[in-house]
Amino acid sequence: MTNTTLKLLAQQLQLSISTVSRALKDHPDISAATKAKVHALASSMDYEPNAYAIQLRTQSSKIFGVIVPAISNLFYDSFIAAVEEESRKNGYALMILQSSNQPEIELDNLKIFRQNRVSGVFACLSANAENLETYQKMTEKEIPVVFFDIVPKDNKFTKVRMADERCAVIAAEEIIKRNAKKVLAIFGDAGLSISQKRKQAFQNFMETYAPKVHCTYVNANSSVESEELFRKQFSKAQKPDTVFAMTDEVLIGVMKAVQALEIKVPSQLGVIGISNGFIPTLYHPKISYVETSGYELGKLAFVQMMANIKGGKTLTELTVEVKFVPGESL
Amino acid sequence: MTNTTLKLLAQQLQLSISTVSRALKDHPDISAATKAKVHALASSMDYEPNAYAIQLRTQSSKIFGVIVPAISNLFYDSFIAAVEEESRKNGYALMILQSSNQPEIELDNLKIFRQNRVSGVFACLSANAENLETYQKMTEKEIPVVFFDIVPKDNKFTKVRMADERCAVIAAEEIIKRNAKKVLAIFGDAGLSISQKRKQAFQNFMETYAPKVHCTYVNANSSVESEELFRKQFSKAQKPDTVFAMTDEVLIGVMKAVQALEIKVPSQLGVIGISNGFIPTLYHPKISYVETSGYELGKLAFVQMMANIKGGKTLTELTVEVKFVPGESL
DNA sequence: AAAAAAATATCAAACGTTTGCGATAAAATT
DNA sequence: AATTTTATCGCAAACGTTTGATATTTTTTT
Repeated sequence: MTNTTLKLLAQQLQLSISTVSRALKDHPDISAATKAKVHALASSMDYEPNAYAIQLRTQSSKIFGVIVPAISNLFYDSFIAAVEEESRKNGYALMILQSSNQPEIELDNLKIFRQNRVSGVFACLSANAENLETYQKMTEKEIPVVFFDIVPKDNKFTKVRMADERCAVIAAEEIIKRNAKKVLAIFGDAGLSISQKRKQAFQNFMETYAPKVHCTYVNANSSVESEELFRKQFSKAQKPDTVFAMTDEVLIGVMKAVQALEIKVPSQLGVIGISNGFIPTLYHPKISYVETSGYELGKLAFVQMMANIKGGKTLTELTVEVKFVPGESL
Repeated sequence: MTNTTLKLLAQQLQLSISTVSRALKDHPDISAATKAKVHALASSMDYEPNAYAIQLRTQSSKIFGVIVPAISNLFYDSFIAAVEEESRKNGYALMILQSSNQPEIELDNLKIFRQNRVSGVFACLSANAENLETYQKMTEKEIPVVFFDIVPKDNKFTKVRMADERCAVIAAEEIIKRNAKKVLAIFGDAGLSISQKRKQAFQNFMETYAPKVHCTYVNANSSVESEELFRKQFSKAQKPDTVFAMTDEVLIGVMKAVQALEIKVPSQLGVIGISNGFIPTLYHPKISYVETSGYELGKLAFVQMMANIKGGKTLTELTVEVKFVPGESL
């Protein structure tokens, strides 16, 4: 079953292809009568314009590429959901690829995007990738790139991210408010700049505003690691009275230990995390957390993308605001 | 900055476009010397074949469309992850759209897929949509459709889904093994056929093989509802000694109550669920569950898609096997 | 040394659109 | 009635690639 084309419609109607094309897009040159006929036949023959031919001719596709480390992730999937929503409203579709945090796959994915001449790319850098030349080349070829979440330091790119430092600071504020004496702060992968930033900010704030509070800083790459770290710290004579979990991953590990050791929250231990909100509300009592919304980030990223497409260059780094969501764990 | 094309390469090398094209794809007609020259220039000029031109010429895109109710979902995102992995291995990219469970959006998405002449569509029906004619038309136009998870009853389509009845039966078996006396079985949305099937199978099995076990069957649409239902049942004189949660959603609600009421698992209460495995392992002790892997389903769906593409028609309904994953909750 | 075979490269059409420009006919103006 | 305007429509090129058919050169065979 061959697809209906303009040519086919033109033949049936004894019109030229150009007339049919113009009729379908309400061009003023075409008479109302002709338009009506064309539209009628087009819909009865299920005409669907061939996006590829259009792109070839117009040199512009209505597709955005998205690269995430993993789709299957509480943060990224809400980011994607937001971008997808906005895209659809604006007539764009999404091509989503996951890098699995592997730089080579990331490059492969970028190639696919280029070959499909996407109108723009939303990119989250894979962990240790420093393949920025490729992105550089893309922007030179007028393919706007909006980095999100894990972004390059280089400020010749457009970036959106969570207000990472603010997250940490807000958490620190809350911890101080509750009169914590001994804090265990567990951060994510030490290699990630996001971990470094949050740690930096947290530590600074604590040292400045609550110098007498004893803080222990550690990094965990997985929930398993975070559980072990927590158990070790909690087995010491001087147990922490408050734990700060930088990611859901970390929080999950901590809470496994908390449940296993039957630690009472918040009486025995205060808990606070940074999260988009799903994991913290799974527990009883609900864990207090600083909210970082992938959804909001997605919306912001889309705005930046459109600005880039419309108005040429807009190289800025925007952050989305975060807020404290009180649970009963602190 | 204009893109490198075959024409450009041909001009530079004083060769014809066809020669360049053939050289790049290792056609035997072209001499090794020429091939070398062409490859060299192509890579130095960052030549990237234009996917749109190729698709226009060859009438086949290397893109699959995927429709899910929501990307942001523990089950679907692992499904997507699997399909994406396989697709990339086979040189395909994915276009992912979410229907938000709204039939009109689902139709819009299908239109986008058709206009982009995708090679195939992976579709999960939105809840109450019965717009099957559209899918029918697509298959007639040789666009294979593989339905997954929420599939039409009609058996003129290709479908893959979890072995829903088996899930319920396996759970029932385990429950009987542990000598449960009073079981509370909480199922999902009563409107969904998947809930009905699982309930049916569970109930049948229990009544046949353990008629003396007292079972209570209820439905919950959300984790909040499931928590309330559980609390109500557990406040009765005759408390259930075992609870079966048909979905993660349900399990989450139950576990909130369990934590709040400080119920000891498994001594006071046995818990078993159906899940892809993420949620059950969040708790201590780990919840035993019957594993339904979106990931496995994705792999299977992909196999079916390829079979459809290669071998013409393959209209079957396949199910992916499920297995019991013991935790310490039963 | 002529004919046949093999190796290598080119020609040209096609895929389905869009769009500037030119053509024709009807209507309006002088 | 001759001229200009306006309303409709068609022509043809272009986007970048693939591919069957054909042309040219080189090598092999007789």
